[in-house]
Amino acid sequence: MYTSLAMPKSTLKPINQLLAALPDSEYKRLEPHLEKVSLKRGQILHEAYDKIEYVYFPSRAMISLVSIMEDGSTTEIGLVGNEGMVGLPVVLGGDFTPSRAIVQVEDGGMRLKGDILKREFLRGEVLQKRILLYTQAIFTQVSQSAACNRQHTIEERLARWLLSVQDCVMADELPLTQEFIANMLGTRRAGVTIAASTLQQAGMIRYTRGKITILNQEHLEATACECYRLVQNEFIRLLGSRRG
Amino acid sequence: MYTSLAMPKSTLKPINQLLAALPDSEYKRLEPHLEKVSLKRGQILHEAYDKIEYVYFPSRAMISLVSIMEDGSTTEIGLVGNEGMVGLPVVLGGDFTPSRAIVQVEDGGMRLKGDILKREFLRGEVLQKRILLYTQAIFTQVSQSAACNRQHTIEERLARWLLSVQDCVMADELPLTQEFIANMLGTRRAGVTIAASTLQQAGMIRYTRGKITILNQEHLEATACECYRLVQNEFIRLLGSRRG
DNA sequence: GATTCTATGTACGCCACCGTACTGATAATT
DNA sequence: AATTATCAGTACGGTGGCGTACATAGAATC
Repeated sequence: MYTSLAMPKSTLKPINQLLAALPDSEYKRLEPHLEKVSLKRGQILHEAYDKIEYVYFPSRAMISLVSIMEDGSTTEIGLVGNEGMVGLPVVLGGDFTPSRAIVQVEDGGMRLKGDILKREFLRGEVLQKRILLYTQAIFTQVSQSAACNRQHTIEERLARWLLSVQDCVMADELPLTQEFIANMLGTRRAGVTIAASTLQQAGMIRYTRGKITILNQEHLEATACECYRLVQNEFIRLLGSRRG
Repeated sequence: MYTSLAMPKSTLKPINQLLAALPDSEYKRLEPHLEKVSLKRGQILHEAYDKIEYVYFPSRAMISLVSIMEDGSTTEIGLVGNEGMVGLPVVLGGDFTPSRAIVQVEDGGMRLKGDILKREFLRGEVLQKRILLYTQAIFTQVSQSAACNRQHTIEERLARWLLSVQDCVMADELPLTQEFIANMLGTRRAGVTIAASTLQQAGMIRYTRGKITILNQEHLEATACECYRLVQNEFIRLLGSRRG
């Protein structure tokens, strides 16, 4: 069973942690502009090179940041859950970025016009501080993925990735097809089948047609590469909450 | 011959571009605290997990950000030249990071106490804006490397990497051994030998014992993967100057 | 209930790259 | 000049993962 360090599932308030960390005074300024949105699987929150109009704060959804090569092959470079936000280039100043943000596991969230967020960011208060810490956290995640992609096997990376998704959506049951996973790991679908069936035979996961259930988290952590723990620890250190 | 878009070699003022972009008023506040330093090959500017005391602004040196796995294998995740700085975690708020910053190509630069930089950053003026744009640029670089590491061959990545280093140090002659390069690309030294000798036979580079000379930049660009151009373009867009 | 779609299992040849190890060549040191 | 250290060339078996293709089995649709 999944248990989160920060918020056990039973008592979960599915609100975004960046927003939750704001003092009332700051939150009140944003509140009138926050829109509740439901994030649908496959929905593109921003396309590569398109100006980012809205930033998104997921509650329990999971969004992948994806790099797309000229030949159409895709690789996930980062992963956003309720600990973070989609649309950092708005505050960093680049307005857009060469990667795509796509909803992988659907659920709710909040969105906000980019310029509203930026205005609040420039006040230099808690929101700014939090977003910068989050920037470092996701920077570490992406960095580690770069190294991980060179050094580790599909099986290790699959285990790592499943744990990360689990942390993002705070559930043991993940609606994911092997095809989808292959696109994220940047490998063949057939390669995922092999790795997944190994994990299944070892009793770590169970799956059928687009539904993966994590059965043994500890075992899966032992199978995953060190990258999972490293990134996880940085998220805890920087944001005070669990995420991979 | 190497020619830079922003500053041709002949008229090169080897000053860091982040610093150069500051208005006088801001620069004057930093100036008393800036120390000229010479950066020696192999020098570690910050070790993984050690608090970052100083941030560095290279003039013509090249610094690698390196991820180190438990088994000791290394992979370069980012590359800093005179367009940027070493020590972003200082302004992002994490104080340290799990990666190492190591001087690969030696030359001069400036350094500054982290807290001085942070203080200036928090004023929210040009320095902040510039550093945030730089953050996005290097974020893109790291992201693309993550995808690149999965999708491209050693030969493509070697070509890409050599071009990036060339842009960083603004010279055609690069003091690099194959062993070093292997550590950066996260491959075997023998693998680099194969790729390098292919590039040499095609007349793109020439090398002997730790010295690589770029002979045909266009050809090398054609051999490199798309990642080089993509990252390059983002650096130009975001910072207004060339870098890969 | 029959059909169509979608997700997964599996197979086969292929190749890029690995791990390792040894050799030769060029510099640095004595 | 002799020795030592460093850097590059090469080889060889092994393998993880690729590209492709086809088969099967649940789910959805008619």
